[in-house]
Amino acid sequence: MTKMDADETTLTERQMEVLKLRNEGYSQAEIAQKFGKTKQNISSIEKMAWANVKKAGNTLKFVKLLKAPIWFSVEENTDLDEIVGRIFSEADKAKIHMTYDSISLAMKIREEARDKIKHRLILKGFEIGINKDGEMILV
Amino acid sequence: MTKMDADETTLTERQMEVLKLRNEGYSQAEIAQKFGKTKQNISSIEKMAWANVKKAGNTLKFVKLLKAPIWFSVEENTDLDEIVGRIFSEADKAKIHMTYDSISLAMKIREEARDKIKHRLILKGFEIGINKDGEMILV
DNA sequence: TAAAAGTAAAGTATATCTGTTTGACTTATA
DNA sequence: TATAAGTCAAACAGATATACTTTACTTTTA
Repeated sequence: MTKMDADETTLTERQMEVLKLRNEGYSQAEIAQKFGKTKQNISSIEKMAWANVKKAGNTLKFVKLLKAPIWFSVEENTDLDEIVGRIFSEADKAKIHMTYDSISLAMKIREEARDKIKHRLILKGFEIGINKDGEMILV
Repeated sequence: MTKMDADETTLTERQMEVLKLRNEGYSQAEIAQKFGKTKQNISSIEKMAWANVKKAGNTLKFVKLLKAPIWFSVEENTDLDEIVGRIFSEADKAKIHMTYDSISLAMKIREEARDKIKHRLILKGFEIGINKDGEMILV
């Protein structure tokens, strides 16, 4: 139940509060009434909040990208095993030691690209980066 | 090599630039000279940048936490299998269907708590949340 | 299809953040 | 142990973000 303070995040107190109440099922109008504000105001705060969440995700991606010297695209209809093979060979070429075995890698890919994979087949292309530290980044 | 624009992240153009150059091996003083600024300035920008990165991470955690009705602590010296068992039983109790099998869960825990686990043993306690959607959150 | 719920856009006062300097201090490194 | 590299703190102008309103429009749902 670890609390999160607004000043430790990229959200404001208000934004966190609105997200919380929305999550509990309140309508924007209800929250507005509770605070004595207009519903449009709550709508706008909620929108800003999600925009900030998206930016936060991109920030973390940027930091990971920073350290990724290897980068390649995965096309549609590729098989998962093929990707894993490619990762190891690319890492090898660059003398990077992957910190995952092939099973973990396959799992990680499936997990992070859930919406783009069905069974072991890629439905929608994406990009993969490899860190100096042998970490994989999926974008 | 996907570029990331400053306005899509919680970092400013300057902050991203400094992080990039630092990553390429430049000293703060060198970057300062390049921009015609003081080294303290670069130090401060770098510091702000990392603070923002940290906040971005907390923001994502907050969002995950939002949807986690189940929450429990993992004590030192617990075995990994014990944790996995606990997760399934807690999820069961709350009638949540976990979207991972026990092997994937164990791997995910090991991966996300790398610094707190050795072999299959917990060295440093942490907390685990479970989503409505059967996702696991580690804090 | 009518009511409820939510979004868009434009404007604005105020709050917060950013980049910047200077001076003093700490930490690493050859 | 000198020198280079980096950090801390206080101060401040300017830029950006936030919460808010109003009017008008769209989407969802019973």
